[in-house]
Formats: sequence, structure tokens, C-alpha cells
Amino acid sequence: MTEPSKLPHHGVPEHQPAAGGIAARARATAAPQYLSGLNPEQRDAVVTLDGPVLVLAGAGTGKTRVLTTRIAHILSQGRARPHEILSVTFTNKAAREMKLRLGQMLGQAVEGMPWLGTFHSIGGRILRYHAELVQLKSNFTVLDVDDQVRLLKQLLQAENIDDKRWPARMLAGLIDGWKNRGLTPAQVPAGEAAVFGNGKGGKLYASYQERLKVLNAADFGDLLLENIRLFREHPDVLRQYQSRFKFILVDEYQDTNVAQYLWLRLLSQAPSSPSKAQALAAVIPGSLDPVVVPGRVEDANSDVELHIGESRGEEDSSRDSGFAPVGAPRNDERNLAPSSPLKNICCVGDDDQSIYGWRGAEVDNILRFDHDFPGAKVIRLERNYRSTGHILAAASHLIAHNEGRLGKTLRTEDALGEKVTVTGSWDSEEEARAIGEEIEELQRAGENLNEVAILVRASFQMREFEDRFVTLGLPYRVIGGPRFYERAEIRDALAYLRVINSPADDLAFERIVNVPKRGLGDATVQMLHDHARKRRIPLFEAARAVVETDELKPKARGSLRDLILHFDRWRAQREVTRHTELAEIVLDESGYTEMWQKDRSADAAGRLDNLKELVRSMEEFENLQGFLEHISLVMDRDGGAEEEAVSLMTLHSAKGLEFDNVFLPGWEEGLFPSQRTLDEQGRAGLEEERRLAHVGLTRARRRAKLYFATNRRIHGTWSTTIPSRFLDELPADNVEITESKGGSGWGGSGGYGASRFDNVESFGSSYTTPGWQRAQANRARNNQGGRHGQTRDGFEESQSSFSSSGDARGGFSRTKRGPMVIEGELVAKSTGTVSEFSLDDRVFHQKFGYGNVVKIDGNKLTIAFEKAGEKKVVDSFVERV
DNA sequence: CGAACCTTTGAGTTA
DNA sequence: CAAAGGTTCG
Repeated sequence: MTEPSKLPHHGVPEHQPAAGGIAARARATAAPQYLSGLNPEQRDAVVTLDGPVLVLAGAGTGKTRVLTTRIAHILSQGRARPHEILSVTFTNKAAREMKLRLGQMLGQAVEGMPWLGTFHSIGGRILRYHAELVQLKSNFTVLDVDDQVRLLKQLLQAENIDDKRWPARMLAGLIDGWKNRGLTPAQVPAGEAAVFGNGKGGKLYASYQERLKVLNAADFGDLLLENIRLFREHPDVLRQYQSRFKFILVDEYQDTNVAQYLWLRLLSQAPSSPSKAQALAAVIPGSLDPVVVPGRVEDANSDVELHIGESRGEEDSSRDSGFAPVGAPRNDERNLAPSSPLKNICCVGDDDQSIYGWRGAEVDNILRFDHDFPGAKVIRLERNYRSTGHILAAASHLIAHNEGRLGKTLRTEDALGEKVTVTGSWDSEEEARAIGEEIEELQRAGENLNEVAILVRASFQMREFEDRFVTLGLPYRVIGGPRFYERAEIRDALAYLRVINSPADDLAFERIVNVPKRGLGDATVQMLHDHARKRRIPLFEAARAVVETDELKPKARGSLRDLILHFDRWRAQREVTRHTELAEIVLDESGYTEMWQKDRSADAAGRLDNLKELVRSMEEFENLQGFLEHISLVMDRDGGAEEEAVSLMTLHSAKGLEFDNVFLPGWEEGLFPSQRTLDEQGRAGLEEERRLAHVGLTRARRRAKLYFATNRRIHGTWSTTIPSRFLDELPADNVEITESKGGSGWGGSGGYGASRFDNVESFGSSYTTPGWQRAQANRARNNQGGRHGQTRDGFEESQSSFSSSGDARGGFSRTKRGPMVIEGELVAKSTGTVSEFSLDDRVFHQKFGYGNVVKIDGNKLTIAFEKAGEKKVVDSFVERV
């Protein structure tokens, strides 16, 4: 399969049909028409089949098209058969899209592409084939976060660790992080493992993994990590896949984490000879020592750990000074030995759209591609086919503020179009009102609502829009909200099915043992646990045994016995009943449906609908087993996408989509960029937020509209905000400031922060350079002066920084809001300092007039104004009278 | 044991 | 302002 190709690396406009298989001859006797619509770079990316290729594809440059065409090309050239192509994406949505387009291109259903899917679904599939090699059974369950946390809570209890001080969620996060970095319990650097639970972190991780095996379960991270372990411990298995996959394609490469990288690396090597593999096999299993095979991934990885251990353990602040994400040392050891030939791997990505750093993604993977894959050909796609000139210019200018990037220059031949607009509103309600009106206006102008999207930073922002749209009667759909299978009623139903399917599934059993209420409370469950642990049997078996004794009160004993009998009966029925029917029976007989029917709360009806939907969706699967295997990976809500409606979603879930009209509300400091990201990731975090902004803007084809509100409710209380710095970073020539159409309007008389957007009305819509400069100056002054305004002595500042980095050192006590600082540079108004005001002080505020202080929270005052009512304001904006 | 009430704490993005 | 967790009482 490593036969040298005759294809030159550069453009092969005319196709040689000679070398094809049957498929090739059938479809590609003429010059392949699928190449005809491509620009030269795209074509290059499609026809460069041999050796590693990195396609740097900016937003809207035809990335998916290149990927699908490339697959079509491989097939029609007869270079590989469908099942010999591994093609991975991050989301099911992307995988579906590719399948669809491929089907259109090849003019047939693409059932023959079994290895086109997400990292997790492909990892899961491989794992099921070889489950027994990683101490699982092939029907293992994939746990959701909820199950994970419950399991960890139990482990914490067993270890006598106070789960207040060391919450299970935090541990879940840590473990997840380790898994993202490809670290098994033994590989976690000691220093890092010790951070949790007084040094017990590592031990907990290990026992968690053990428990998972006993429960025959895997979490999301395991789908990859266990896969890697499988490949490493069983080179024969790895070899099998290495020789199967003749071509590897990776979408969104900038979002890959270390585990995914390692997985790809293992698969992308040419299969080693059996003898060599056996030698390796003899060394690896059971050995914790670094495997001494020069240049192999194993060494490289152990180096990674060391570095990570150092950088995490020794650094006294979570603020990272560089651009590389924490725990991403540059290690040149990751080079492959020259003796490991590489397969034909093609990765497509855009460093400017890397927005999953917090999930363990390593921009580094893409920045370092040609290092990792020597001889890689890098192809840039810079011609944008999506957005108009102004939008593209705004987006490019904004992203140019990032330093850690490969650098691309997007260009378009499209007209300039409308300028990007920036609109300020008094508060988030007015913002929603304004956007609602603009959408109605677009609608009147004949725009299709399917071409309108609202992209928010955080999902809590969506509510106000939903409220507004309901009032207006404007149809909308929320994309990627809470996943269908994450809903309580769905998980309950699934838990019943899981217990039927695998009686050892303690987590599922525990979930439903008292749902609906059966009088089997904590005390009973605790008892079952004791029993189970003592005899090393699953909870269900323990229950069966306990029912025979008189340890339980008669009432509990009776209902537990009933439950067991139910399950026995259901399991028996499983043989003779269709799985969908069985599900209905279970929900019915367990009293679960009834529970919701009796429920009078508003969403009960919806939950019953969801249950019906669940049963309906089971139709697609052969049997219960097959359904359960796929449910957690594949089921996303894809409800009626037919009706014309506005789309409402987060910026993250908007990646990969495009709309004619894009509304981007909430561009305020603290929200966007998110203060938390800034606190946790420092400058790298800011750059990631900026990439998010870039992603948002580049979703728009013709109109991009940005908004900021002066007041926003956070945690239920109103606070004053200042416009996002990203607004200041937009190029003046491509942006227009408009007035809010939401009604009341706002004074803009200042006092609410300092940005050139302060005095929107006095500047009018002239977005002139002098105004900008003045505002910039103003802002700088305010940043310096503002600090004094709040802390007076300047000492407070350093004190807060100190205490917050002290927190960071411990790593986990949540940093209380310090000043908004990145690397010592004050970037926004600080909070958390001691106020110079006292309760009941009479104060004057430029906007609200006179009032009395009723509450003090750091430098935030709640003031009962005589005219404006109770408001929360920062103390520097009021003066004592 | 569980419903009802009270307190506290927390809203970032996800396969 | 919510949800989640804790406490109290029947």
C-alpha cells in the first residue's frame, strides 16, 4: 500500500483514468467533473493523495467540500475501498453532513463508509470489537457525566474524603483532563495527582477505572484512552487497523486533544512487521517503565508527562504567560523515527477557529503539524466564498490581534456589502427587543427566517430571546441546547433499560430504584451497598438476596421484591417482545409514566412527549442492545428542522454553520470575553475568546450585527457592564454604530465604564477617528484612575492578586473575583475590594440621581434610588453627598 | 421515609 | 433568580 505514487504534488488538472478500479472506470472515464468547480488550492488539497497533508482552511473556504471531494477522488481513483478510509470529525452533525454530501457527489447511498464518524463513535466501535482485551464486555455502557459524578461520590465516601472540600465534580473534571491528555492512572505525574483530596487524586483515578471495569462501563474519555491502551498493549490489533486504513482524513484538526493526537499517530503509522510487533508486545504489557523503542510515541509521551508535571506543580499561578495551553510543552521528541513510515493522512483545520482549548484541545497540534509529520505538505485555503467584504474585513482585523497563529489572509471577491453594525442598549431586555424588531423587519423584507441566527456566548443569554420571541410569535429553534438524552426523564427511562440489559449496571439501578418513589430511600440503598460490597456482587443481586432476609422493614422489603420481580419479568419478555414494545411496557408497569402523568408541573407534558419520542427513536435500531450502544453517542436532537425559524445557539455550536444574517448579542466585558476564561487561562484564554468572536463574525454571509447592553442581570442581580474590548478592536471603516431600535433608549451620558461606545448617541453614527481616539484615551485614563476610584490606596490591588494566585496554587479553591487583570495589566474594572461607603450613605449617581446605600458587596453597591428604584452599581460611579 | 420548607450557592463553552 | 442541598417535621 506504500507503492510510490505517480501523482506529482502539484496540480493535476487532467485526470488519468487508467489506474482506477472498477468504480473508477464506471464513474470517472471523463475528466472527473467533481474537480471542475474547485479553485487551484482546493484542487491541490484533493489530489495530493500521498504523504501527510495539512490543509489550513479559513472560515468559509470550502473545507467540507475539499474533504468530501478528496474521499470521492480516492474512491474513484481506486486507491482504496470505502472501508479502508478512516474519516473522523468531532460532531455527529459534521459526520452526517459529510455522508450526505458524499452521497450526493457519488450519486448513491454511502453505506459503504463504515469508518466515517466522530472520534468517539469510531473509538467506541473499535473498543467494542476488542472489549475483552481492555477488561470490558462488548456491551459496555457509556456513562454520562451524571453517572460519573455519582460513582465518584461513592469513591470519595469510601476514602473518607469530605466531598464538600473536594467535590466529585472537580475530580471528574480532573480525570477528564487527564484522559484528554492520554494519561492512564499510572501515567499521571505524581505532583499533579496529589493535588486533589490530600494526595489521593491518583489513587481515586485508579479506583475509578477499576470500578468502571466492574460495572462494565466506560466514560467518554475512555472511548479514546482505552483505545490507545488497546493499541499499545496489543500491537497485533493495532497492526490490523493500520493496514486496514489506507487513508486517514481528519476534520477540525485544531480541536484535537493529546489523546486524539496519539490515537491518530498510532493509526497513521504504517503497520510494523509482525516480528517487530511481537517484540514490542513482549515489552509493553505490565511494564510501567518507559518503553525503550527510540522515537516511538511511548517515550515521547512519558516526556510529555514530565513536563506537564513540572509546569503544573511548580507554577504558583494559573495564569499562563505563553500561548501554549497549560500542559502543552513543546516537545520535539514527538517526532517519529524515520523508520516509521507514515500513511496518507490529511488533516484539515483552522487555527483561528480553535475554540475548545478548555476541553483539552491543543492548538499546538496544528501549529506543529509539519514537525510531527515530516515531509508534510501544507496547503492554505484563503479564498472565502461566504461573507461580504466588510464582514470579512472586520473578522480578519479582529483576529489579527492574536499573536499565536499561523497567519492566513482571507480574501473575497465578493462586494463590500453592508457594514457590520454595533448597537448599544440599556439592558439585556432592550437588546432582545431590538433584535426582535430587526428580525421582524428582515422578515417583512422577505428574508427567510432560516437564514437568521442569534449566536450567544453563554446559554443563559438565550432565555431572554426565547421570552421575547414567544411574545412576538416569532418561530425559533434552539440548537444544541440540553441534549435529548441528557434530560432527566430520558436518562431514567434509559436506566430502566440498562438494568434490563445488564443487571450489573449498579449506577442505572441506583438511579431508578426509587424513581418513582417506592419507599426505598437512602437508608435502603446504603444497606444494599454494604451487602454488595461485602459479597462483591452487583447491587441488583444484593437486592435479591436482601429481600430474602428480614433486614428491611416489611414495607421496603415488599416494594423491593416487587421491583425485582418486575425486572425478572421484563428480562424474560425481552426474548419474545420487540424492544420498542418492551420499553413501553417497562415505562408503564414501573409506574414511571404514571409518575409524570400525575405531575402537575408545566413541563410534565413535554417530558411525556420526550418519552414517546424516545420509544419512537428506538425503531431505528435492531434491538435493545444496539440501541443502548449508540444512544449516548449518536442521539442528538434533530427535531423538526423543516419549519422556517430563527436559530438560537451558542457560538460554540455555531461552528461550521453559516447564515445570511447573524446577530451577536452580549459583547460586554466579563461575558464576552468571559471573565472566567480570562481568570483561568490568562492571555491564551483571551485569544481563544477572540477566536470565538472571529468564528461568530465569519458565520455571516451578508449581515453581521453586534450588540452590547449597559446593564445585565447576573446571578439574579443587575450589574453595570462595559462594552467588550473586541468591539474596540474592530476596524472603523467596516463598522457602523447604530442606535438601538428597542425603544426607551439610554442616556449614554457616561459613568458606566469607559469605552468609545460610551457616548454612542453623542457620536451619533459617525464612527470617526477622533472620537475613537478620544475614547481610547478616555479609556486608558479611566483604567488607571478607575482603580484608584475603587481602591484608593493601590495596595488593595496587589493584595488581591496575591491572594488569588495563592488560591490558584492550591489549584482548586475557586478564585474569588479579583480585579480583571491579565498579567498585571488592568483590563477592566475590578471588584472584590473594600468599599469606602457604608450602609445607608446617601449618594448621588449621574444617571439615577439620589439614593441610599442598602447593601455593600465589595465595591458593588446596591442603592435604593429615589426615582430609579433599587440598582446595583460600582461604587466609583456614585459620590457621597 | 419523604414532603415541605429553608439556605446556600452558583450561570461557560461539549463529544 | 434558580436549582440544589440541607433541615425539619409529620
